[in-house]
Amino acid sequence: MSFHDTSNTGLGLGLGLGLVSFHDQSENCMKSTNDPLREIHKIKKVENPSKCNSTCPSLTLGPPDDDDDDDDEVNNQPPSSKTESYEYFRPHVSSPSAVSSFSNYSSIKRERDQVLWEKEFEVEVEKVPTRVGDVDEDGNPRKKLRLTKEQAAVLEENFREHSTLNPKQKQELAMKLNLRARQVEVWFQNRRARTKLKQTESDCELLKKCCDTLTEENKKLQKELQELKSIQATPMPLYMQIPAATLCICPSCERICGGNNNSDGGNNNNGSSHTTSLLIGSKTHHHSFYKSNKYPFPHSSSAAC
DNA sequence: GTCCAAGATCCTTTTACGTCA
DNA sequence: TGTGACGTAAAAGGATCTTGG
Repeated sequence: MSFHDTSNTGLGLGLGLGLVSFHDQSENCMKSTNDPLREIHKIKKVENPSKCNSTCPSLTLGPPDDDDDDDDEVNNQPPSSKTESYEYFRPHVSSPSAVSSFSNYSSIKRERDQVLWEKEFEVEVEKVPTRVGDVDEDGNPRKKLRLTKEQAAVLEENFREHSTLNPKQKQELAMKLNLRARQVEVWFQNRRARTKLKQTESDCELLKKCCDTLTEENKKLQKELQELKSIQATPMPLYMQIPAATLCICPSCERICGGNNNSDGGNNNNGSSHTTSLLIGSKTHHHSFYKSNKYPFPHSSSAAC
């Protein structure tokens, strides 16, 4: 239902009903059993690092990354050595100072994953940040990065195609942008949240407009009702209650009388038709009174002046 | 077939950093 | 130069679903 439809009903029925459809469809989809994400999930299960072979380490677990995401120059450099490749894929390890700076950094689960990863790959993990971009002048780790315009543009482009990613797409995108899969995932999450927020805001605006329109219309109807009530309550001369088109002036008495009305089937006191009762020159005449369902005046069907 | 734990992703909320007026 | 508002990356926490034992 469009806004127009809603605003023109005068009753406002359906307000909000149609608006429901404005909400993010993908979101609704996600909740359904036949959710495409479930398909995605299946794929993910296949690619689950903890379940698959050793060439597939976890990409999504690990502490916040300070190694490869906050320096754009470095960030856009693909891993060049085996060590860097491991570094690129491994769960994250930062300096102790970095650890202390993140309140939730010591997630048990992620630490465990980190340990498992180290064991599995027998990699000597570095305990200090490896790049200048990881720390500020005071040696404090930086917590977040700013994505480059190019990265944001590519992510945006992908988001337009599909608001969710399967693991393969995520991985490819991460590789392409030289980001971690986790970063891509987070970006998509935030992007979905932004989309939903905007949608909610626009829905809210729409509802406001609908509400204003209906309020205005309600006022008009109330006013009209009030007028009709006052008309009905005020007694007025008979001729004022009779539509002008049905009125005529009696040629003999020169008084206004109602027009002819045959709704009574032509029955009157003398049995003659009202159509001839107002003929000029007629000595005796009958005034025809307007009778209708709308104005049921309690007069007899004919009367002498 | 049912139950349960593990794992993955989602969403919402919160936190904290970067940018800009 | 300092500051507050705003945008946004990142994480926490809870919910839901699938899978394997």
